[in-house]
Amino acid sequence: MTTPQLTKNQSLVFDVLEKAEGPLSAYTILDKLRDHGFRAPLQVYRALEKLLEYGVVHRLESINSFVACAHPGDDCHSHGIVAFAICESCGQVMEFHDHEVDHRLMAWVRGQKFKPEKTTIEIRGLCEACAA
Amino acid sequence: MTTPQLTKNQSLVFDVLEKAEGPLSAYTILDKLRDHGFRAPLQVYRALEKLLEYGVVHRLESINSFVACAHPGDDCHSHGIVAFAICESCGQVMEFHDHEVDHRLMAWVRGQKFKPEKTTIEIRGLCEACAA
DNA sequence: TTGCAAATGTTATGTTATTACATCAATTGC
DNA sequence: GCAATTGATGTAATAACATAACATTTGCAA
Ligand SMILES: [Zn+2]
Ligand SMILES: [Zn+2]
Ligand SMILES: [Zn+2]
Ligand SMILES: [Zn+2]
Repeated sequence: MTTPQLTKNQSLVFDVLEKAEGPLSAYTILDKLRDHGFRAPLQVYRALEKLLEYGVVHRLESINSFVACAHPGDDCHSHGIVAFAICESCGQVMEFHDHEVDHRLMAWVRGQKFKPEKTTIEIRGLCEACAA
Repeated sequence: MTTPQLTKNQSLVFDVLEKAEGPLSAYTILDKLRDHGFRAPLQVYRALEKLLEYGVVHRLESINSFVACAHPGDDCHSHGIVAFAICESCGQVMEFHDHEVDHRLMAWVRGQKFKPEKTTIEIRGLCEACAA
């Protein structure tokens, strides 16, 4: 997926996510953009929809939040399934990829004749600093 | 985790999930139990909390729904990380386990000194029947 | 029987996401 | 130029998901 020029709202939302320490909820993004004229959730959700489509932002299903892709310049769609380790204490997120995991999961679904569209792998726990 | 005797509300919620074709949202469960005296979301959420703790029900993070464990008598906690294939057309869910996937993910987090608590693997797509 | 812990009931509220409709801006074809 | 189309935006209302706070009941054990 090639990323087209972002629109004004898309840029604003993306910038907020890039500068953030960790994942943000849509409503947190909204609050951060009130000064820039954002008034309604839909302004955020519509921008996020496109950013997700372009692959520059990921949605963390288990915490209803969004995070900028940790591999700028790379194409997350091309390096297979993306996995996340999410610290439940400080919110830090690590994004990684493992071809063997992809392969095993895809082999399993192929055996079931299941046609995968979108895969979520999220590990919640404590990062090194917070576990200490 | 050994499963204690279920309370009245826990039994009602569990029965609804067991008899269901696929995953149900908390509010869908609530509606199905109005005839049995359920009036408020908390009655469902509190029962679900215990059922999840006992490992007899799973939460599907990507669709905000709950499903009875597909391996009755087995202990999902003992056979490692649970994965789900969820049909976005008919709602059918397949639950499976893959030790190699567990192993790779746990090896990765160990390398980061990340302490995992709960892992989610959910593959959305189309089941064989719906993909045809 | 008294005290405690767990479960339940009830109301209100907080959080996340979408529907519906109007308006605006850029592009295209004539 | 100018209508027609398309994509983006603005706004209000509502739907869907989840929890806080507090009162009451139940089962059980000291
Ligand atoms: Zn990425
Ligand atoms: Zn941390
Ligand atoms: Zn299970
Ligand atoms: Zn299906």
